[in-house]
Amino acid sequence: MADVAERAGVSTSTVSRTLRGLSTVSPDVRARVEKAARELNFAVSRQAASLVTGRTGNVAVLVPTLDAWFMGAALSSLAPLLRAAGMELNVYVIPDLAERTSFFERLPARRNADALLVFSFDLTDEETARLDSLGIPVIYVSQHVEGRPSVYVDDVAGALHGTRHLLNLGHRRIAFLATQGASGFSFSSNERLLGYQQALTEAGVPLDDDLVTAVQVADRRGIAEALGTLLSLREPPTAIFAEQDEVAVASVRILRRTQIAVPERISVLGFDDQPLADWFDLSTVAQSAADIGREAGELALRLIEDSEDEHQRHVVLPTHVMPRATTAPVYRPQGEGEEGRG
Amino acid sequence: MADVAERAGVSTSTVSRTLRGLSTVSPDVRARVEKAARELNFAVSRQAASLVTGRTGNVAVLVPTLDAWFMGAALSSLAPLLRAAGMELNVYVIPDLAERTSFFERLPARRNADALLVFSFDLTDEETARLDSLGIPVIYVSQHVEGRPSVYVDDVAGALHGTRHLLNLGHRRIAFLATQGASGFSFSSNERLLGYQQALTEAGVPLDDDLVTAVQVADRRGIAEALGTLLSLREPPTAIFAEQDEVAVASVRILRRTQIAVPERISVLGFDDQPLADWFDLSTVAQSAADIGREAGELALRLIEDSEDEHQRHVVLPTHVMPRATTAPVYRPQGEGEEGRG
DNA sequence: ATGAAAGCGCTAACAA
DNA sequence: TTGTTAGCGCTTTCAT
Repeated sequence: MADVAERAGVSTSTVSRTLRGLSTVSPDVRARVEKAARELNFAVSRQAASLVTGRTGNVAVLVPTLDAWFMGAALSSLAPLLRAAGMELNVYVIPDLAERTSFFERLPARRNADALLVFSFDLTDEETARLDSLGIPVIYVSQHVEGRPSVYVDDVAGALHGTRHLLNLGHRRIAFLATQGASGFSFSSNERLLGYQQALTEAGVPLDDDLVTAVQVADRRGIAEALGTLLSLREPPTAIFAEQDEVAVASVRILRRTQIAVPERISVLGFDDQPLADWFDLSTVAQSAADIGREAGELALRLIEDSEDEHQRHVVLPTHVMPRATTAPVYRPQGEGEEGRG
Repeated sequence: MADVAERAGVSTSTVSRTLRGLSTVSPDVRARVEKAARELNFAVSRQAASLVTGRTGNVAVLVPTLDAWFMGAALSSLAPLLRAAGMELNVYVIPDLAERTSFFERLPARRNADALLVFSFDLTDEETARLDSLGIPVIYVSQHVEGRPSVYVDDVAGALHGTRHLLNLGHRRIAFLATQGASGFSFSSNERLLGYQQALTEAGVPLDDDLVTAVQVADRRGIAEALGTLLSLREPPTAIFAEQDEVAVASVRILRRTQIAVPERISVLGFDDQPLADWFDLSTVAQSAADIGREAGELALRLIEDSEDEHQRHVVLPTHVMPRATTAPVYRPQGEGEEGRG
């Protein structure tokens, strides 16, 4: 910076003012400084600046992984937004328990970011409390944490509408495939189940525990077993509502492999509308990760500006039923017999 | 830090030494300092430290987007590696030309990172030169830039082996679907075409320009058109080698929709082995984004340690043919007639 | 509108 | 082994 100052024939204060775009610089001086800076390929050191301003210019993001569609989509929309605000994006990936423990123990984001966005974790109360001690705004994405700023979709309404779609197609035996993570059910999972139940109740269809099963996303064998159980019920389902697109697609593949036509014989509905759903022409309940990312980013920037800003700390985004090729009116056998059972 | 020093009854130098794990601290003092630091919830400010050490503790990554499988997988393996080395991961997303221009103009990574990993761009010479001026190691991932450290797979060999697989199945009319990005063909694209041609030549199969077409990844209509052209050739292909899994899967869907059985009638081979390939049981040439990410990260750390380290600046990773359900021996019509033409 | 000087929180000599 | 001191490169009063 001293070099630039010298070259432009001004003081470093003036260079600083110019480069930060303060209006208290005369046009000609500004021009000279900018020219000098360009010629010297000069860029302000954030480190040095942050030392005196107390702001780092970083926004940190905590994610379980980066190869889930949700993270990719959310961060892709978040990043340009931060960039436009002159912020850097810092990513912490916590793939396993060890990394997670270490993160919450050492809190590497401390003093190193102006805000933290926490993506899709089911945090314990202790962990949440620990994050409170960071001294910066913490925004929870895809989860509601009481009293803390959060951005998420209305999972209850999403599942409610999805289930209604199936009911409207004439289905009465509708199975629900919940997804169970390593650490049990997520908040979303519970909410989606709730929406499913609400829709059934509202339609006067009795709840049947046999129709609700839990599976793990990546466990294809487990999904097959779950389907097997459903298919061998006295009254098997005519429709399956999976809480996640991956499980829905896996189900479609398993059913079709067994020559059970989807959607003619059994309808399958997913939740998320990730790219995979489109590839498989899967009917699903869509949520927009891009919107979530954007809203979270904007909320973060707002809270950095004014952490006391109590205005709209919870952002709830809508979902949309996306009808595609795996849901259809309920199967009505032409003749008699057992045809009606999937 | 002063607080910690006071609480532990030592100087800030000692605190600094302790917290950096230097061995020149007596055990009891170390214990006292660590206790004080823990009690005060103290964390060293990287900003202040970097100001004096000249190192930022950041590794920057430049990516076109984050929702491509490759970035997700590569970064997911890269991140823990950096974390283990005490480095932060800084992500720059450059989705469009405007952001790209702005990035290379302002070079926000300047003075803000100790190394830069450039993912899958086809940079102009000017852009590369600009990055040289950053004054930090720049590692090119999934592309070879002459004289600069790079990590990539052997695309020529990959395509060569893939094509050989098809030749070994008896195919002689093998089409190649190249992928064209917004800015023309990528380096990989050219290399893969080359491997394809080498395999044919080595097998004595004449090259036929009619069998090589360019499409755009997301343009399903364009892919359908390309397939239409191939299917209406005098001698249509019996196998299609797509340079990217997405295009291969799109092709499979289009062919099957037209009742052209894959792989019985036409074989389809992809390249990448991204998750989508597994979902569609697509035969493909596998590359490991995770390995690439890891190698790139290790190379970066090595170059940060010693930027003069000339040792193995180019890392070339292998590919593997992954046979699944979309390649099969060439179709031999039983009787006479035109059956043989797809 | 501009400059001089102080100091942000840390590390790295150097001394002890 | 520990403490003292002098900056690192900026921003920010406070003068002018």
